[in-house]
Amino acid sequence: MATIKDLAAKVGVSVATVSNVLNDKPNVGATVRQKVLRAAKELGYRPHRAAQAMRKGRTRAIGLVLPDLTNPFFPQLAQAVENTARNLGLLVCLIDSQGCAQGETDGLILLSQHGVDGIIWCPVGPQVPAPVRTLGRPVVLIDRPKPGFAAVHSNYLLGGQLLAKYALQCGHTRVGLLSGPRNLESAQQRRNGFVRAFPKRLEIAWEVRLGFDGILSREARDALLRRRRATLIVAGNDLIAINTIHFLTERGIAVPDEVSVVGFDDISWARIVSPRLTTIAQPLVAIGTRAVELLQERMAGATVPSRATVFDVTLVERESVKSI
Amino acid sequence: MATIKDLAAKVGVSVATVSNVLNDKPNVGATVRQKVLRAAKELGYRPHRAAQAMRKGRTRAIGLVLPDLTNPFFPQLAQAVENTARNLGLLVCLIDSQGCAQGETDGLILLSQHGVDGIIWCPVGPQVPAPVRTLGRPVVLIDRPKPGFAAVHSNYLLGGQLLAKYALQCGHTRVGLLSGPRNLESAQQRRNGFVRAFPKRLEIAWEVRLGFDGILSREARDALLRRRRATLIVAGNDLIAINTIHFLTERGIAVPDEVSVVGFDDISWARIVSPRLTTIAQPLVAIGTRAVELLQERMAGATVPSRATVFDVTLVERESVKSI
DNA sequence: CCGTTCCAGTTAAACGTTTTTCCGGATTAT
DNA sequence: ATAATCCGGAAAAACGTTTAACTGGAACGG
Repeated sequence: MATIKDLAAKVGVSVATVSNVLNDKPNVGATVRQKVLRAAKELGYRPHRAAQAMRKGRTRAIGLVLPDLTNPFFPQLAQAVENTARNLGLLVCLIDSQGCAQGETDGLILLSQHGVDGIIWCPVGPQVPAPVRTLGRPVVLIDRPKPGFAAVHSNYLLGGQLLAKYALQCGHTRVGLLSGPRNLESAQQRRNGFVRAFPKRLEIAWEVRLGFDGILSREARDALLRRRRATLIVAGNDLIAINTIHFLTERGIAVPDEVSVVGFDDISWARIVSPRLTTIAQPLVAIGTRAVELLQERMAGATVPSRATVFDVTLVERESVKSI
Repeated sequence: MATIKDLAAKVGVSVATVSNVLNDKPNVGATVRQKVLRAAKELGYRPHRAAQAMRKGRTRAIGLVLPDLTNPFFPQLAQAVENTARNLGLLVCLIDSQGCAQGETDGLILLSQHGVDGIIWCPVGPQVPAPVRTLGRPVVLIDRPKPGFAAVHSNYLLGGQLLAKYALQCGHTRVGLLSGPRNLESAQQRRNGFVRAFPKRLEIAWEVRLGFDGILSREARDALLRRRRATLIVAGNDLIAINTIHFLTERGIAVPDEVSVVGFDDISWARIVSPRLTTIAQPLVAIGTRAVELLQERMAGATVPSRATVFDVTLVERESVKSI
């Protein structure tokens, strides 16, 4: 572990000069500059990040706080975030809150202690934990917007509308809703986009709220069995949709012959269940990448008024919906 | 951001004393100790990790280097690792090498620069990148052992044997192999466990090597179509198995009626494909947890001769295998 | 020729901790 | 009573950087 002092000694110059060379400061001559650079190469010098962090107050690390890695939606996001971050020389520190607010808070504290330069955060709920406020570093929300924060996410409203339009195209006019949690903006907008697109023509037979983890509550199962003449089930996300298909199939109700199902997210599983799931695809990689870029802009000081951060979504037509 | 100096000023004592209190050093009186502790609570003092890192040479952060988060096997591992690490006050820095050796090396360099205290690593290939050698910090391999490293993983040999036994029980005597990469010990042992369990009674009709990402090569697809009287396909992991089922179904070959398929890993998808996949389950949470514990022991200085780190696996019987 | 500016570099302070050394007074041992 | 020990705490150095302030000489303008 060569230090800046070693370099200085080797070249026969002061540490300040070495530092200036390494940071491309102008006040150093060409020949000395070359020498220092060469010595650095030879000794395989790498700056000590902790020391830099202490002096500069910046760590070149960012936090990534996700609610649940076992939801296949998030690993894709995480991968995109990590890769673009790494290309920018940023280290990604991961927190998986397991959907638990306490875990989320603990994770945020840990990140704050380590002095990450910024945080990309997908909150588990509507409340804003104290550490976020006291952090003093930029925060960019991902996938789940929240008033007062910069955010990068999909156009959920559009997604809901696309689904509504498609439903009507396929002749479905009476639907059941397995919506996501009421306190999540992302769930709310999907739902509202759908419900309010054609209020006259699309009738909501029933609605049950579920968590995004896809676990079907007793109420949801009852609703699915009763169905009340609904011909299409609109799930809050793919996990819910897939569990729904499972449940229905298990109970001998054929999908899509007896009832159709649509999801939201286009997670990779959507392609491998049978029937394959018709759903709304989000540009996950673009979202992850953009979140990092946005965060970096803010870290660099720009208080840019959150630029375009809403991505369009597309309908992916597969076999879980039947025209009637 | 209250500093130790603020505490000292508030209590009217030297910074050294504050530090001693905070680190449970003995040479400080009870009353002063109380005062300091109370002040710390009031000011919401949290130690500046970068400063500690600089002084102590330890960062309380660990690296987690994975080959591919989109393989559903790894998120579960990552979740387990992150959670146990956080409970120990350790921050997890994530690298997703995307199965690419260069990315892996870059990631390791990044981690090393940040001075992580140790690394949990699932290598993409058999080679050992330079940063690992020069790191000077403990490394624990996870899921993919490698000679000369501490490792935590499943008993792949046992898994292979269980599958072989099960195959015979179900009356399969002629099988096709879609094994994982030859240069991965974990793939090799699964395969050998199977092949060598009952060399007389189990006949290997053909074998094709694939990557663990599950993408079926032309050779694999040809083999699957030809089949050469194999009644059971033994896949190197669940991803391969699931893609195989897909491919076969698509080509009008019924699973398990015309040919049976088994996988390895019991990823969550195994439960949601149809037919549901018969496979070998690994105790993922235990593996992740143990890896962190083992790493921590080594970080604490113990050069313990890698304690028991091989976990037993179990057969999960579902519907992708038919008895004949 | 002298004062100013500029250049190339040095010194030293600072970031927030931990740790080693030191110190004065009280207690104990002789 | 004197010396040795112990105790609670303080002072200061150190970790590896960056940066503000400084310096000595060369170049330059008047």
